[in-house]
Amino acid sequence: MTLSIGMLARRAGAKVQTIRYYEQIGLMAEPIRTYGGQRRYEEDAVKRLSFIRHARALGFSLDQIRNLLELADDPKRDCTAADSIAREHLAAVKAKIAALNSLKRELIRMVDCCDGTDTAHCRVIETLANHDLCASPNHEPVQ
Amino acid sequence: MTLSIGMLARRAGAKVQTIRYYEQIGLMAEPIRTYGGQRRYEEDAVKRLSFIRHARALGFSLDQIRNLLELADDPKRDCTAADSIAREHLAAVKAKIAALNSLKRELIRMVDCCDGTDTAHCRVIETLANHDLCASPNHEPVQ
DNA sequence: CTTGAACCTACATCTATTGTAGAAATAAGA
DNA sequence: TCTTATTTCTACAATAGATGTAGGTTCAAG
Repeated sequence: MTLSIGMLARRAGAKVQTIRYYEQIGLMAEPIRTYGGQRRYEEDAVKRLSFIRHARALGFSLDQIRNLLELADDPKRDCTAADSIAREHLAAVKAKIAALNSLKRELIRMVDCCDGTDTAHCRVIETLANHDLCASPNHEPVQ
Repeated sequence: MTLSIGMLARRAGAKVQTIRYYEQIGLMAEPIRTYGGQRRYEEDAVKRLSFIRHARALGFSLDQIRNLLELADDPKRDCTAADSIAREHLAAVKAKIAALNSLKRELIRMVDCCDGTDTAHCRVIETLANHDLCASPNHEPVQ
């Protein structure tokens, strides 16, 4: 039994358009079509799409996922390569957590000092207007 | 003394194109022009742009910044409004940290089990292929 | 055979920039 | 004043990772 794109979407937790998008960028193979031109998928497409969605949920980029899929497709899997992609991503995640934590501290500082009575001096706005806090130029915005 | 767009960029830590973009979307006012058509900025543009860049560095969206700027421009500042924007953002940051922390745990689990000798069973790939880990459909990818 | 849901393509939209091409303006030095 | 290097100008395209839309077709059930 084959699956329509909508059924595949439900099975793997993705939007229909997202599947077509993945096909377009070459992450999912072009499936067979009905005489009317509709896509029909085999069971293994569910696995592949689930893999992609899960990796996305873990924050891997589509490029990283493309690499992981190549490794997964390879019969003589190179575990160390997949491992290093995951490690690299782990390091990025750790760095992002650290950045967000210092961000959190600064936000708490902004928010804590404002008791709502002193409307003339708004801590939030003053903090953002304060040049010292972003003294170094060309800092990257933390997403 | 007025500033060229390049000097403003250097003073506030932004790219020239970014300034033109901010003007285009109405975050920065249109400055006066020379007879030749080049932009010339007053000193206060440095402050405003620094405010924006700093807020961006703290992860505020341009829409949030637009709101903060309106509040900052208002002579009778409503501190509580700015405060609630910052609090809202703080909550989002906290949520993102929590999501990244569980992500980190899962990545560590993936990576720790692979000692590099057992190449037949790649933990990383198997974890991603495992359906159970993302059982609920329509989960949002954590950015 | 009809009807409504799902599907098709192609294009636009979103965020927040960054990069490009090709032309014009400006500032500094000779 | 002339030249030249740097900067600036506009307009458009690209990035990631999808999502939304319009207008039309196909499919499956009754």
